[in-house]
Amino acid sequence: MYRTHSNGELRAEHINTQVTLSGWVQKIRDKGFMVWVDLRDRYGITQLIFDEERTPKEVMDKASKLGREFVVQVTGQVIERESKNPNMPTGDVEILVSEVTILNTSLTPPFTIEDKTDGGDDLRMKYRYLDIRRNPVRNKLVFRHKVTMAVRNYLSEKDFVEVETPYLIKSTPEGARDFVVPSRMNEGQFYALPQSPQTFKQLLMVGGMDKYFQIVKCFRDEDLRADRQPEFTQIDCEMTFVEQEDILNTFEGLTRHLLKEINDVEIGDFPRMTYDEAMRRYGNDKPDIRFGMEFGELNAVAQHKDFNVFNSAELVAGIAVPGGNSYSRKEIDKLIDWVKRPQVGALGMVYVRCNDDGSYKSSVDKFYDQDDLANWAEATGAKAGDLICVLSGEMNKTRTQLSALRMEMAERLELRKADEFAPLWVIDFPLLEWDEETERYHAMHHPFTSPKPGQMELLKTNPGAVKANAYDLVLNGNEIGGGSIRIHDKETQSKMFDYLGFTPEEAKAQFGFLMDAFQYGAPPHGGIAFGLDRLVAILGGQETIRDFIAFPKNNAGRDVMIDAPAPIDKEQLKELNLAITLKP
RNA sequence: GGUCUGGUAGUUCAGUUGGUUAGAAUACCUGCCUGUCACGCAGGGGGUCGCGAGUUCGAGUCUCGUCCAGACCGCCA
Repeated sequence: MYRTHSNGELRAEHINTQVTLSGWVQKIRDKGFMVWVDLRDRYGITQLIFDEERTPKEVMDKASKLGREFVVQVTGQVIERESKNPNMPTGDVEILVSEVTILNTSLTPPFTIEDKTDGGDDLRMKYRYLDIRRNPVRNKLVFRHKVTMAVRNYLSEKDFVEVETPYLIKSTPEGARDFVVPSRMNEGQFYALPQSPQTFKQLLMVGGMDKYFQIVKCFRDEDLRADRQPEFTQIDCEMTFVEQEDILNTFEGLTRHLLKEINDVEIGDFPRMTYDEAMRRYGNDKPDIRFGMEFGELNAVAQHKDFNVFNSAELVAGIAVPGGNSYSRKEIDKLIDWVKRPQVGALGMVYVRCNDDGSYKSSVDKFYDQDDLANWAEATGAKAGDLICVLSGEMNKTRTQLSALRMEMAERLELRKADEFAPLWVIDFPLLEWDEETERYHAMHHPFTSPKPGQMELLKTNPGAVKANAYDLVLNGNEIGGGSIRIHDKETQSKMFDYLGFTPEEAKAQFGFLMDAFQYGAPPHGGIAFGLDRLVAILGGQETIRDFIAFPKNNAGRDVMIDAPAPIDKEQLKELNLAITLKP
């Protein structure tokens, strides 16, 4: 038997009992006459003691040969510490070791296995198995487990059934790039890994499963971000005989349950906001509503005053940065540089200082008097001591830029508090989105999303104005879930493919199976999918998902530990009947 | 595809205007230490300054290229 107890459970009441413990050597404190060794496992740390006077010499000798991260098994007596350590749960006791077995040795680890490690990200990823020994990383994985268990229990309780769907499916040109897998038995043909189990879950609804969920890996061959991995996990859900309201209520329930169970936060009805409103007030379809700085539209009060930059702009909008009047001229200039960076792309920024005496000082005093600026302050909700930052230009671009500035200022002012949770439903998304590149509309959500009732006609006259039965759940400025009520009849689906530029032949080739299924009594249905990695990270108070994934990929989509992707063997290529020709 | 930041000891970093033998902390090794727990003290080993060119009497430092890492934009139905 390797152990009678874990390294986290021994207390004063165990004193005088004989125990066997196994674990890793965390730290050795060798005073010569006495050697203390911290023994670590997942559950905690227990201090071992080797003492000249009380420990057999051969055991003492073995103790002096131990090194960091050696795996050892010890047997000994639990004794009361002469000097207790109130900072650790096992701090009242220690083990007077009578027997020690080195189960395995270890090289000196390349970084310290401590809560605050000296290792950089790159190194930690390369030696991820060592990183996982550290409390912060292991705790995040345990945290993730807790969340997934809570999800499974809640949904199962509500009659949802977890059904697995295939990973080897068919590539479609719509949406993200597919990861593809060559088929040996079907020469020259490829499977694609699913970007989501979308069509399968719809077919499960046609199959009468009624309520489905799956915690499932999805794959997208797109560039990575701090909150984006090429393989990621979704909580994928679908329900039959539901309207948008039913979905919203069900999954608001799930989210509320998680916030209570995991974070002990009680939240009432989630606020709802239309897409149009979110764009107008925050310039963003996933606004962080934990703080203010809402947009003030200034067209009415800032145009037709000889300031040509504003007069020619589609939108003039500003935000009031709390306490921003304390910024020096130099700091404001740096802020202007910040919005002019290519990542933001503004051409400039107009600012108004709101002085404590109620007067205003702006960068455009030549064109605007105090009354004008007072109107700006009213429109942006600025108070004395604030700084109004104003951007202008084409509507969508200006909104995006001002939103980036709003988020940046919130970060700088530390208004984005990790332990504060503000969920928000964003509803009434547009069905279609204009794509500059291909010069046609494509589905904003996906081509199976149903338009709002009675809007099919509008598709012909003003496609961009058609609203969809689509919704996103936003938490603290992050999209954690999104879904829609689906199309469930063949005719509407065919029309939709037609509007999206599919020929009937293409539609049949790619989604014929779905339209066939719709001819056999497909029920009304809809669903939602949550990004589990992101959800877990946000509940855990972070926006970087990497530490909540046991073995994540780096910025370039590489697994630096196993060194993947990698070329494959000639034999493998031959079996697949493939030849690789790389572009020069 | 693009923008920005970084790459110096096992590790995390400092390194002034281009100038002698490239430093600190930590980790590691040795010795000492009668209650340590971020133990302490003394000593020691450890460097292709990412890589390649160039400028220069002289490059960790300047220039160009390249590789790697991270953040962001594009992209993510």
